[in-house]
Amino acid sequence: MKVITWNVNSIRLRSSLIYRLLEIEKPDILCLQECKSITEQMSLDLFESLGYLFSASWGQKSYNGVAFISKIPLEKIEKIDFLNCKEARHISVVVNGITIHNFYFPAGGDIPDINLNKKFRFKLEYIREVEKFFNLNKPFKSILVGDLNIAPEIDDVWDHKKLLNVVSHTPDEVNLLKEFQANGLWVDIFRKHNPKGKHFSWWSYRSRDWKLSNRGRRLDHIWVTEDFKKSLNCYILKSLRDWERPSDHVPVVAEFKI
DNA sequence: ATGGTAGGTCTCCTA
Repeated sequence: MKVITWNVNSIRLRSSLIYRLLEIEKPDILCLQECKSITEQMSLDLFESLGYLFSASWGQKSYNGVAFISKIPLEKIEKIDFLNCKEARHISVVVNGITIHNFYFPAGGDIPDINLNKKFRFKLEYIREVEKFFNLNKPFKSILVGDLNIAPEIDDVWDHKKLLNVVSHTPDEVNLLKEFQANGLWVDIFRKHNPKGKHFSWWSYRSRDWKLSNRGRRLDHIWVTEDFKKSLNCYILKSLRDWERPSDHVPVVAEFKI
């Protein structure tokens, strides 16, 4: 089973890129974030000709929004409104007996101080709430994917020291994410398969030449529960950052033996 | 030390 996660940054603007990605990579299921659209305007039926007959989404106007596009029937579709924030940041399904949680974690604004920046406070509270949920509902045979908006390791950012005080790589967020990961017995399978080296899934639009400056971060993740040790490979599709009108994020792929 | 770009629209807010 091949799973891809991708923050598309507008599903409507990127529908032709999604089509190309499905054509080339042929995942069984594609997990999208930042769709920035209500469900009614997502046109998830555009991909039926490629065999993607099943979809599920939690849309929202302008902001957030998560979706699945799948060749496999989707069971037990659930959307959880963590913190009752009314923001479309989570959707989960069961495919082939495996639960897939698809998340778009809050970005957290610019200032990494909960007293000065309510968006940063919200980000930390959101992660705590997700952690609580999985403490009460112990995950098993599960995959967690999405844009977690945190680059936890030194090699997940272009310059660890320069980014220590930049939201997405601050010790507050990183420690919280690692605590959540450990509590849920989640394994970061990208790092399992690629333990060394700098690897990024996001490069800012605000760069003259994203590849030359290479100021990236690894914000997009694929985790699995420890009982589900079936991953064969996990890799980042960096070349999509050079497609026409790209998202600022590129897809992350995982292959499983099931 | 600063500003840079993109998307959706609430022509400003978010990333």
